[in-house]
Formats: sequence, structure tokens, C-alpha cells
Amino acid sequence: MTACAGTPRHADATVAVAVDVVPLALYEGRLHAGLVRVERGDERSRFAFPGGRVRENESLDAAAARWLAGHLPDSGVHVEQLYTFGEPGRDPASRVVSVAYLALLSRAIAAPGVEWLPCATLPRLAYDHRTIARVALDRLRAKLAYTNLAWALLDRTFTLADLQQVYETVLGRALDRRNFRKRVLALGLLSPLGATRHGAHRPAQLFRFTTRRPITVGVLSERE
Amino acid sequence: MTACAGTPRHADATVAVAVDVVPLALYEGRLHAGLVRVERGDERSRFAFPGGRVRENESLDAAAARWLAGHLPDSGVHVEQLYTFGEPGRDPASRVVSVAYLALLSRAIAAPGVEWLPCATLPRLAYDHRTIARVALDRLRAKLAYTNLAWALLDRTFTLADLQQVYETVLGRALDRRNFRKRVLALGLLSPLGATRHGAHRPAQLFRFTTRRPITVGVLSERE
DNA sequence: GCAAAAGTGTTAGTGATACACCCATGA
DNA sequence: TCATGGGTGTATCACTAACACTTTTGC
Repeated sequence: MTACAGTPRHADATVAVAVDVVPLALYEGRLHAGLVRVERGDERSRFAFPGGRVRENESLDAAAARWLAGHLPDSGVHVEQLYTFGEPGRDPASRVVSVAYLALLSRAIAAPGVEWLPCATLPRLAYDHRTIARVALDRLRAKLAYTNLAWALLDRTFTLADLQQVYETVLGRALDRRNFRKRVLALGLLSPLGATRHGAHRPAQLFRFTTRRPITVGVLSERE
Repeated sequence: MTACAGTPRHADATVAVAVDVVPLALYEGRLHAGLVRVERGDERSRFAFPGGRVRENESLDAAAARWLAGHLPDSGVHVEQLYTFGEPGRDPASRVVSVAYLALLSRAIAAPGVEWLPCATLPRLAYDHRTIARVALDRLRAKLAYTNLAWALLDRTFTLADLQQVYETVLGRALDRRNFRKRVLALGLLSPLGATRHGAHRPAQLFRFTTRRPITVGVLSERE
């Protein structure tokens, strides 16, 4: 590929391509990341995000889906490409260019080999995965503000309080309940189910997203 | 890299890594892209963006800078990673994963082998570079609205009319001059030079960006 | 003095923020 | 009946959008 305008070929083929998937989900009111232990090499036993080599006849998206599914049972995930990391020294063992993916799950599913750790207090991670985690969180925060992506972090039906908690948890600040409801209902992306959820107190109305495809709309103002 | 959780290694090493750089600049009131001709292979003589293999000891950013500099003389460019394209069939000859970069130039510099073509009417491009072009334009449009990135498409000093034209050209619609000036001056990112530029009519005040680093601020409202 | 671009202010409307009270339920 | 979270309405403020005229210069 690419227009090689008469440039010699250098040592090329030794660059490997991998994907790394950052699974995020809410758990006990906090944002958690799904991590696995590195099994080999200098970084053995440290936490890292699931991932690995891209196969020769496989798209990047497919590789991300494969590596995610290899660790976490599929459950209506939203997966999107995040950023590509390729510093020569990021893996001490060999040159690996890694395409990072963000995966949003509606639940922190327990799965063998996967540990869900709170994003706010991640331990030391293998390679440059700390950086990847930061980029993933920044992306998530940014996209919540101008897309309907919150659906990916919620069950199919939810209350407005649930939805508000997604925002408050991810953004790390409290939002005014009345204004939040007004804004989010005014967007017209939610359909009331008519049903209610019964808990300890007054039952709450249940909603679902009219569409669960990514949409760009100003969900939050810049200030509040 | 990555936590290879006991997965066998498939045919790995045959995926090559390249960068492709999308150089954009304003020229005669329109946004233009800098393209080169493919020299070899099935796509020979079609237009494509400058790019090529990443060297083994080179970061992705460095590779992008190298391939850009190989075609266009450096001139205070802004370069940022755009997206990574890796469909198996995107280069019919071999499997290439390409990390695309966006490069913003203050001028459409003439250089041997480079043709500047208006983005609105690009011809058929090699590989999937049409897609890359679209992603680049979407990114530029989006970032103009909430960053000070316009500086990259302007000379160091410019008039408010110049700045407004950047926005109007990239966004493809007219903006109200008075409101534009108010908003952009209220942001406090511009410093007046005191000097003026003399043209055919009343001279215009010259400004520069106080900082030419990327900053996130609401430059435009969502509506206007 | 005329054409053309630079420069400026006001008003109306819309959306954001802040805020306080009633409601429905389970215990 | 009370504690708890669910649900609603309003006044203020800030920002946006629409809009017309004066100024300065080159020709």
C-alpha cells in the first residue's frame, strides 16, 4: 500500500500488529476495567488488557472482537477503535504496534481469568497499558457528553436515576436531577416502557433507548 | 505485548505496518489535499496520500513526519493521528495495516510530485484512500468547532476575515461576521499585533494566536 | 466620491442553571 | 407514619442569533 515514491525498503517485516481491548463497565457505582494477567515475558503476572496478534485474514475490528470474546462472554457490547500505540520500546521483547479498542459493557461480567478493577485506582499495568487506560477513559468521558453512548453501559431497560448515575460516575461529578431529566427527555432518545421498577421506595419509571446505534447529540451542556 | 492468554500463534508476521498522511491546506478559498501518484502495482498512477512502511526503530509519529517531509518541505505543520485502517483486502497486493495521520499546513506548498487537489472533488484514489480522506475531513470539521486548531491552517499572523474564512471553507457555510468576531475575541486566544494589513480597501487589523498548542474550547456554538 | 471591505451594538429569544416542594411506596 | 428516593415547575441568567449602519482606505 501507499505511494512509495522511490524510497528504499528498510527492515520492514519485523513490526507486529496486535489489538488491545479496554473493557469498561460500571460496578458498584464505580467504573471498572477488565484486566487479565500477562502469562509470559518480563511483564509476567502484571495486569494488562486482553489482546494479541491480528491474524492475516482478519480485520482489526474482528481481531478486537475475537480477543474480547476470548475473555468475556458476548453481551451486547459496544466496541470502537481508540488509538494506535507504536512506540518502539513499548514492548521490551519485540516491536509491536497495537491498535487499542474501547469496549463498553452493560455489566462487569465475571469470567475466568478476568479481574475487574476500579479505574480510579488501577495498579501498575504491563507495557504502556496505563496510557491506554487513560486514553480510553478520556474518550469515554468525551463521548458521553455528545453522544447517546450511555446505552452501552446500561441494561436494555433502566430508570432515569440509572442513566444519571452513568453520567455521574463517568464524569465524576454530581448533576442536578431535575435539569438532567429535562435535558435527557427533551432529546427524545428515550421511550418510556410504561412499566416501573419496584425497589425500596417509590417505584421508578422504566425507559429504553429508542435507538441503540451511536448518535451524535448534545447530551450535556459544557458547563454543568 | 498483550496478555496472550494461552492462545496459539497463527500466521502472524506477514502483516505490514505503514502510515499514510493526509496533508490539508487552504488554497484559493477551498480546502485542498496533497496527493502523490502511486508508482507501482495495480494501483499505479492513481492518486494516493503520501506514506509508506514504518521502520523498525521508529515511532508511528516519526514515520508520519518522515513520509510527510519526504514530499513536502516542513513548514510548521500540525500532525495528529487519525485512525487505523486494516481491512484485509485494502491493499490487493499484501496485508497492510495503515495508521492514517492528519497534517494541517498553513499553505498548499508546491513540491515536486505533489498535486494539491480540491477536497470537494477528489478523483478516484488508490486503495481505500477515499475513505481515509473522508475521515480526515470529518475530523477536521469536528475539531475546528471545539479547539483552536485553526491556527494550523493560517499563517502566523492573520486578519479576522482570514480566520473566518478558514471556518467558512472547512465547514462549508457562511458565518455572521459580527457574531464570529465577538465569539472568537471573547475566547481570549488571539493577540492583536497593532499592525494592519493593507489591501484594496480599508486595512485590517492583524492578530496571532496567543498559543499555537492545541487547546479545547467551544469556538463555535452547535447551531450557528 | 465611490466601491469595497473593516469594524461596531442592540435586541429578542432560547436554553442553562439554580432551586423547593409534593408524591408514592416499603418498612 | 416515616424515611427514602421518584417526580415536577419556575425565575433568573447567559449566551446565541439576527440584524444595519458607520468607517477607512484605494482607486
